[in-house]
Amino acid sequence: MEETRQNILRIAGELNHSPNLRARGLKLSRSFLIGMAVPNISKSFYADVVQGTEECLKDYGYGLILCNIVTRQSADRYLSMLRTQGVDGIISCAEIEYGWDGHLRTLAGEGTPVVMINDRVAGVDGPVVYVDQVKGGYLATKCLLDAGHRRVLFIGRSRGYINLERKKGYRQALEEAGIKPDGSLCISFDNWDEEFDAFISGLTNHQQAPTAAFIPSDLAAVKFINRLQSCGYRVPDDFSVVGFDDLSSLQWFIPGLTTIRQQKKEMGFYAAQLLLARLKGEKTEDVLLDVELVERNTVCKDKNGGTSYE
Amino acid sequence: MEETRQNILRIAGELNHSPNLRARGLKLSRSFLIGMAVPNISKSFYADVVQGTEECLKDYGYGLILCNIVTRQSADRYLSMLRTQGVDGIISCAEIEYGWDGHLRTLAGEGTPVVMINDRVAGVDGPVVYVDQVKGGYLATKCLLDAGHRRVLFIGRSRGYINLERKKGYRQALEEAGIKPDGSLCISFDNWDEEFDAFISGLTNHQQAPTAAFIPSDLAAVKFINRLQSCGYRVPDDFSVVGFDDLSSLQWFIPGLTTIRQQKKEMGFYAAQLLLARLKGEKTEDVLLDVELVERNTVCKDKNGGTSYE
DNA sequence: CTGAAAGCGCTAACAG
DNA sequence: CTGTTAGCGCTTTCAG
Repeated sequence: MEETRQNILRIAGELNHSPNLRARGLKLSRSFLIGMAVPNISKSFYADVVQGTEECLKDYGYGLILCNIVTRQSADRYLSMLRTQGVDGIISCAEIEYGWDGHLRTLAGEGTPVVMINDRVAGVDGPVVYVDQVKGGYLATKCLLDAGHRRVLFIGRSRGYINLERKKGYRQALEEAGIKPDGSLCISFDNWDEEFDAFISGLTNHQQAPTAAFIPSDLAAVKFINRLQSCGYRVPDDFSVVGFDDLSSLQWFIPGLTTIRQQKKEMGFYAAQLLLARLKGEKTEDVLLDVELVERNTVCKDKNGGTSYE
Repeated sequence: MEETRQNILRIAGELNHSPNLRARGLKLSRSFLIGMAVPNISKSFYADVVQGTEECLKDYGYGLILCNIVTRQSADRYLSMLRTQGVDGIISCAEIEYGWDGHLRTLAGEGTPVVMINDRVAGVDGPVVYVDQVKGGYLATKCLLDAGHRRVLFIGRSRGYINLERKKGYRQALEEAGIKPDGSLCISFDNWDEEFDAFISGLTNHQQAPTAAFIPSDLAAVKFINRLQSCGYRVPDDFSVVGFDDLSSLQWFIPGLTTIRQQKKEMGFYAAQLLLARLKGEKTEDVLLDVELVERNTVCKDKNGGTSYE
C-alpha cells in the first residue's frame, strides 16, 4: 500500500515515463493504431475527412496511420504495412483504385474491423458512413430548375457509385418538374482541351442550347467555369452552374460557387466513432449524413437563361 | 535443414503470416513508426508535404502517424501519443503553435531523432529542410518591379521566420532597383472587413498610391484579389499581385495567380530521407530547396500601373 | 489484498 | 553452422 504510493510518487517524479505500448500491445494483441486509407490526401476533400477522423481518434489514444493509395505499388505496400503493424482497425474511403478493394477484403477476412466511408466494398463486413448523394443531386438540380432553367446539363461520368447516385437525384428533380429526360444533356469531358471547344460551338449554334449545368464535383465545376469565361461567357449571366462538395479551398474563387455542402470532417469523425464502438464490441449501424445547398453566385436567378423557352 | 525448408514452405503456404512488428519492435526497441507534426492537414500546402513524406516512408516499411496540431489539447495529446507509441523519429513542420515547440524539445531531449521543415525549433538538434524564402520574396518583387511598378506593397505580418525571410527578399529587390524602402508600404490586415475598406479609400484618394502588391501567401493573395474585384478594381489591369506557395487548389482561380512555386512534396520527401539516414546513424546536413517564379495573369506587364510616376 | 511468475512473438546471443 | 534459450515490458493469472 505504502509501496504502491511510493511507486506512484516515483512515477510522478520521473514524469516522462510512459508505459511502453509495444509491450502492452504484445500482451493485449492490440496496437492502438488505426489505418486510414484515402485515394489522395492532396485533395482537400480527403484532408478534411482525415482531420475529422484524427480529431476523434486522438482523444482515445489511438494513432492514425495514413495510407495514401495513389499507385498499385502503394496499395500493396499498405496492405503489408497494415498487417505487420497489426492495426486494430481500418477506415477506408470510397474511390480508391489500384486493387485496394481486394486488399481490404483480405484484411477484413483476416479479422481486422473495417469501417467504410461513402460506399461499401463488396464482401467487406462493417458499417459505412454514407452521404445523401441523391438528395444532393436533387437539390442542386432543383435550384437550377427553380431559377427558371429548363435545359440543364449533367456534366460528369456516369459510372462509379457516387456519381451515379448524384445523377439519380438530377433525374428525380427533372422528373418532378415534368421535364423529359434527354440523354444528350448528360455529357462528360474525357479530354477537356479537345471536347470543350466542340461543346462551346454547340452552345452557340443551337437554339435550344442548355443554359445551366449541374456538375457533381466542385473541382470540375470550377474548371468548367474557367473555360467558359475564357470563351467569353459570363457566369452566371450567360450560364449557370451548381457544383458538389463545397471545398473550402474554393472559398475565394470568383464567382462564388453555388454548390452542395457535404459534412466532410463529420464523415471522418463518425467513421472513427463507429470503429471505436466496434472495437468495444458494440453493435453499429450505418450512418447517413445530410447535405445542403449553399447558394452563392453561379446561378442566375433573374432570367430564365438566355435561350430558355418557358 | 530439411525442417527449415519445410518451414519456409509452410510459411509460403500460410502466405498471410506477417511477422508481428510489436514483438519485433519490443525486442529491437523500435516501432517502425514515424510521427509527422503539421499545423493543419486541411491546408493543401501541408497535405502535399505529408504526401511527400509518406511516399518515401512507405517504401521502407515505416508507418506515418499524422499529428495535426490545431489546439493546445491536441498538442498535449500528441506529445503523449508519440511517447507511448515510441515512434522512431519525428518530422515537424514550422508554424505549429499551441506550445508544440516545447513538446518537441522534450521529445528530442528524450532521444527521439527529429527532422524539421522550414525552420529550426530552438534547442532541438537535427537537420532541417529549408526553402529559399528570401529568393522567393526577391523574385516575386522583382517580377513586379520589372513590369514597371514602383510603389509595391508588402501585405503580410512582419513576424514569424518565414514571413520575415520573404520580406527580406522583398527589400532586397527594392534596394537593387534603387527604390527607397517605405514603411507605409508594408501593411497587414488583422481584420479584413474593417481594414480593407480603409485601404481601398486610401488607394483611390492618394496620387502616389501603390499599383502592385507582393503577398507572401497564395491564400491571402486570392482573398485580396477577391476583395479588390468586388470594389470594382480589375486585376491585373488596375492592380498587380504576386503570391507565394503555388497552391494546386488555386489552379482554376481566375485570374491565374502569378506566384512563387515551392517544392512541397519534395520538402516532405527530403525530410523523410534525412530522418531515415539519421536512423541509420549516417551524418546528415540541412537541405535547401529552390523556388521559382510562376508567371500567370495577375501582373500587368504592359503599363506601369495606373498612377506610377516613372 | 498484495506480490511473484508466466508468457505475448520475436531476435540475438550462445551452446551444441 | 544449426538449434535452443533468454528476455524485451507489459498484463493477467495464480499463489501467498
